[in-house]
Amino acid sequence: MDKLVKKRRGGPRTFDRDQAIDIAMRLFWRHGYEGVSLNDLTAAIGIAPPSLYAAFGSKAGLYREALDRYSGLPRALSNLGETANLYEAVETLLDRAIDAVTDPDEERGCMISSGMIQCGEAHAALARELAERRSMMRDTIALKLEPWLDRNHAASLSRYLVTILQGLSVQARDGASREDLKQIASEVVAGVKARNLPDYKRGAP
Amino acid sequence: MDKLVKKRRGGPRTFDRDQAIDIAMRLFWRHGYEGVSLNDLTAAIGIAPPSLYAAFGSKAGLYREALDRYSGLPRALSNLGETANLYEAVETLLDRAIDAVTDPDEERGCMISSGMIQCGEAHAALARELAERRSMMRDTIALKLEPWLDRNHAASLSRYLVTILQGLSVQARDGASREDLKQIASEVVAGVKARNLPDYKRGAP
DNA sequence: CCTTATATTTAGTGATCGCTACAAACTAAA
DNA sequence: TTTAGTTTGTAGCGATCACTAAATATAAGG
Repeated sequence: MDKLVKKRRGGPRTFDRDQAIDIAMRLFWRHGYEGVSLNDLTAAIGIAPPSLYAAFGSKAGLYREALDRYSGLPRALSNLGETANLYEAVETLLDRAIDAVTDPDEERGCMISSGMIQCGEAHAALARELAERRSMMRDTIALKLEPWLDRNHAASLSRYLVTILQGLSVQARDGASREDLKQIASEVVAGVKARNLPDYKRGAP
Repeated sequence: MDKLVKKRRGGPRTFDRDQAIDIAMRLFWRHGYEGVSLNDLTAAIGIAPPSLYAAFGSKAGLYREALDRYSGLPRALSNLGETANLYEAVETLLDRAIDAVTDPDEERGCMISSGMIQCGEAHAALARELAERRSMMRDTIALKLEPWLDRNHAASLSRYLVTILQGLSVQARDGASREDLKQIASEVVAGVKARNLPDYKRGAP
């Protein structure tokens, strides 16, 4: 009884930094920045606080690295350039987004779209960084649309589409099924199709 | 010096309960549930913690009353029954929502749409209540659409519209201007109009 | 006047927050 | 083998968290 396991206390790093970021990412993704405590993080990763601080500097530092990791995931905004026309691009964007926010093997919703929407005064700067990342999402989408639309139309449609994406993330977190979200996407695509938007590279079908 | 102001310590209630809810509502609206501490609340209202607990039971209790107060505000979902057709209904809904989430005299965004999207495990039950309120928003919108659409189409379109509303709230919190949001709304309305939805009460124009 | 009831303040409670000083324990270089 | 340099766990920092026991002050009822 009470045979204490002697834990090692020195030498080279014993925990996997990448794996630690992955664990932190999923915690922050699900519970938000304020919803995860340092105790949650160290317990889930399996290290003591000083190890975390040596590796990441602060809770906010780890959060930023988790965001970067999340952004690098193969999700909605990657591989959209292969579509044949505007409607396919929109459809593909939404389909991938829906698959992403309802992936049964991952947390629901989007860490960027639904991250730090509200937070205490003390973390206002961090919240602004999140808003900046959302703004970059919009720019990325606009760029994907420019093969088929002039700059103004692309900007306008991309603002509309990120709004959809942010709403889809909320819906997913609230428990909407993949089919529910596909129905929303079909509403969007039907609207875009019906409008017959000016398409200066290929004529709209 | 140090002539302490003697504060009254008994007798009938001295603070305005309604006004306290108003103050709490704005704090929660801006910073979220986890972003507001009891110290923030008591300091802003101007009372000591026991007074708050006597009046509202708990932080969560005050939050719920703040949500009820918010829901009673004359915002997006009221007075939509006066429109002449489906497109006007959608247009009015979006216009009111945009006015609401960008009101310069109030906090930005929607307290329901953007409330408790992420939170710690400890407040999961409260978060579920918020999700339930968002679900009720969808039902309310569906009801407003049923004069012009059959039940299935109304359900589908309302799900699409709450998604837009939730996205608009994020956009507003991120600093989007009223004109930015009007542009999004025009994308939505253009799509709905162009689709010529089955309208079994009045023919689509 | 005195009693009762209630609302208030002070002054905390134990728990947890993000974070860190420190020394033990390890490797690698001298 | 010694030394230098890291990384680790322990232990605990001061601050803040949501919340409350107890005492005090007021108003209403008799």
